[in-house]
Amino acid sequence: MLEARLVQGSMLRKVVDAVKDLVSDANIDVSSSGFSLQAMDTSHVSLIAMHLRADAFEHFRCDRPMSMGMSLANLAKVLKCAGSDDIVTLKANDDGDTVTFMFESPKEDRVSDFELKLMDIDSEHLGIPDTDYCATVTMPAGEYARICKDLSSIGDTVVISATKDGVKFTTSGDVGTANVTVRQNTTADKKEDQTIIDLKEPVALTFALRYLTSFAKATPLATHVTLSMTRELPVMVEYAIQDMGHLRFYLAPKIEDEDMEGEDEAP
Amino acid sequence: MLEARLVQGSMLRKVVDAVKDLVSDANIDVSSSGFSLQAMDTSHVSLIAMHLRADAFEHFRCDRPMSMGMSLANLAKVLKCAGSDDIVTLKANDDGDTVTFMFESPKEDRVSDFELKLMDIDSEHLGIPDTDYCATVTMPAGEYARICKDLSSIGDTVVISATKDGVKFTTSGDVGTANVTVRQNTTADKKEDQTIIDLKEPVALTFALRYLTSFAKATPLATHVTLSMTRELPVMVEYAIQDMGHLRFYLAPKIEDEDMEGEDEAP
DNA sequence: GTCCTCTTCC
DNA sequence: GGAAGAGGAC
Repeated sequence: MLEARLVQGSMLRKVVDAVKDLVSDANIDVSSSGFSLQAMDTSHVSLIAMHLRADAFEHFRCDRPMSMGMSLANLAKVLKCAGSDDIVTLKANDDGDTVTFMFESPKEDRVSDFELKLMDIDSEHLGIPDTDYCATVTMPAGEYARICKDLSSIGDTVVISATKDGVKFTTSGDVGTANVTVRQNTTADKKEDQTIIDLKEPVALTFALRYLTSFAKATPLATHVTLSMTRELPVMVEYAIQDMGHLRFYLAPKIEDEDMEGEDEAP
Repeated sequence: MLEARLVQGSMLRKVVDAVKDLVSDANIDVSSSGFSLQAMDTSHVSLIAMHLRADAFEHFRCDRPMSMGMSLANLAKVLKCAGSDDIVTLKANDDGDTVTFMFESPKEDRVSDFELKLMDIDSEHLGIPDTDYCATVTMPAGEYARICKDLSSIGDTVVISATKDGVKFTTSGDVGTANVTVRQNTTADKKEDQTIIDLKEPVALTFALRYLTSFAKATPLATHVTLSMTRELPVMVEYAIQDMGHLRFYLAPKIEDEDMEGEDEAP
């Protein structure tokens, strides 16, 4: 038996919107600790890991762990039917093959419920090793999204290099080359404008821009994004969901030796 | 050696956006007097002449005249990467085959640079004769753009006739006919709303609306547009760029005798 | 693929 | 509050 009530229901919609272009079907796992989703994207290049803590919910009850396989496109359709201020309640039976979403308008004058069919999905539960990252950059999510979008109009890949002074994004293509440097800034008036760089050692990694721009769909979820990098290991792009959990993306860097347009290594 | 720093960097973007649909590639000429661009549109019907004075720049240095051939589509891509408040600096070496654009955010916490490849373009440097125009109409740029857009949904050509009382725009098509008359108004409270007609003798000329609507992409550059006309000569459509220079378009009138759908004479 | 709406940024 | 870009619908 699962029952979870979330006042800030629009959160769910943003999470699903951020992920549905990368993964078409996924298992959403529920346990007493909350909701989580872990999946490779459809082209098996990047990895998505989402967690919403049980305590983020107004009411949360999950008698025993369950895994609910869903079409994320369908899930997105259902969540789109919720008003932006609606309170969302999820319900599922332990052995059912459906999950029910209930939407209540804040004024309580409208209640809708949607029953979504579940499906069996082979889950490849990849353990994500806890890494000690060499460089962690926290910057305004919107600014980061803008940079990814701008650079993707110039080139296909980006080199992200973190030094103590700042983080530099570099790309090149037919048009020419482009560099964007964002300086560390821990003293901005508004906390939203701050950029913080936590560096053990400088690192420079190359990534496919199309995945980074896709990850950036999560921008509405958070004011800041955190890029955590270590040489030759996947970058972790994290959007912290205010007091609730996180949405993390992992993408392996392109290794310079094998860049014969052979494209896209899995993490 | 070229180095030019422009605080109001968004200006450049507006100029390029206004022109890029008419000319795909163009030479941008730089000399100690500033930047200029002169080109026929792709279909060789209209002529574009832009000038930005050296004194419009915060810092301007151009050791010897140079001509930089660019894809305006690529230039537009690069300029789109500038924030709307960014300070723009251009740099080029005398014999280089690239030009570098540097964008600095006002708070100086983000710096980007874009290197754009230059190309060889045959320039047909047409002298534009200084004409004594019979009629000069200065009117709000937005109002003029609206008229062009509205009329182009009715017909393909417009007759612009200037008399001492006002300027009349006439078109007709399958739908019917349309006339828009704008009266001289030199006493409007706001200077932006004024329309001034300077007339030596009345004149009425016929133009292809598709070019006029295309020219009107320059509207964001200026509060007013000036139409200068003389019988049987090209109209000059001028957007004065505040304290900086101008963007002028020239379009030959359709001559009534030969209007057997023979379309589009060059100026 | 195009149009229209919605959101976001100015 | 308006315009431009992104996303959704037909």
